[in-house]
Amino acid sequence: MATNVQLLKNSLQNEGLRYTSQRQIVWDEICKTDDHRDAEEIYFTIRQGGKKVSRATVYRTIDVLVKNNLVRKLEVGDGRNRYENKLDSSHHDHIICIQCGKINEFMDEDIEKLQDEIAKKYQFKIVRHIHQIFGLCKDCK
Amino acid sequence: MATNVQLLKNSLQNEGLRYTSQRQIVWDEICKTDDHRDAEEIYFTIRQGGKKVSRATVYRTIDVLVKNNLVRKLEVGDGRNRYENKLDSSHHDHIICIQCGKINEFMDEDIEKLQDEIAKKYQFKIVRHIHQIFGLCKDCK
DNA sequence: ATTATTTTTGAGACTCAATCTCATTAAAGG
DNA sequence: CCTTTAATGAGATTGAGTCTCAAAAATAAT
Repeated sequence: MATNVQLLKNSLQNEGLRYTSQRQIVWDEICKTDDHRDAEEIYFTIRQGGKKVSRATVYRTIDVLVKNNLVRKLEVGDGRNRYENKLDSSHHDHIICIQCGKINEFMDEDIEKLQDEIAKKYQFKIVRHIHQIFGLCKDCK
Repeated sequence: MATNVQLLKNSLQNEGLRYTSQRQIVWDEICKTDDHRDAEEIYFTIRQGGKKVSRATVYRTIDVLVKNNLVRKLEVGDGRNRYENKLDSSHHDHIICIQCGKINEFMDEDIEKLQDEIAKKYQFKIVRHIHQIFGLCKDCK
């Protein structure tokens, strides 16, 4: 947990922002699970835990964390963005069940390489990518 | 254009919906260009063309077209969904410039195959997928 | 430390794409 | 033509996310 404090402090310093208890509470909450939660879930879980952080601060803090690579933003296409901490997770993409909402993670070196080739072909410099497979998981099909 | 009428009629029949002039106007507008436009753009272009279709009908019609595979829905992550007709376009994915917004299309058989393998591994039945590469195009980097 | 300066916070107003409501209008089938 | 059923449109509503600004907290200066 000590490292979590440091990671946050570094990011804030990076941005010229101050270290505050509210920001730590948000970051701690995101670190608590490996789920893919939306901002509202994170906000309510914090409140239910008895801690008081405003909705605005939750959103603002998440933005900083995403920008500084501590949190991954996931756009599932239902209007609510999901977030997951990137603490010990290397890059991965997502395979999502359209029935039950379960999200699995995958990573394929070959796909990554092919992507690089495509970018080269179009003379793009890749900044990030989204690769999501939607379908029915084994329990739903 | 005659085929466009027929395609729409088929889709509507599929859904047990009636063929109306408003629905034809929306579908025609989407067929007019190969751009990736949002619903509001499509709506306003129709209005500027002097034709009267309500916003609600534009949204409702687009939903039907997407469901029936005449239109592809693109979620670029800025809160506005984009749409493009699938008239003569086979499946493709998108490489998007985060600076100027330009969208190129790409398609890679090998990536598609690797995707199938991943789905198999996780015992998913693929329904659709999103693969978007974000970066800087040659003019913006 | 104490005060002065600057940033952050929070409550709630606001935005904006998208959806919903429901009275009116139009289509389909006798 | 008339009845039934579906579609339309104007505007209200939703909901995720952002903005505002006075109050609170953190940092810097004295």
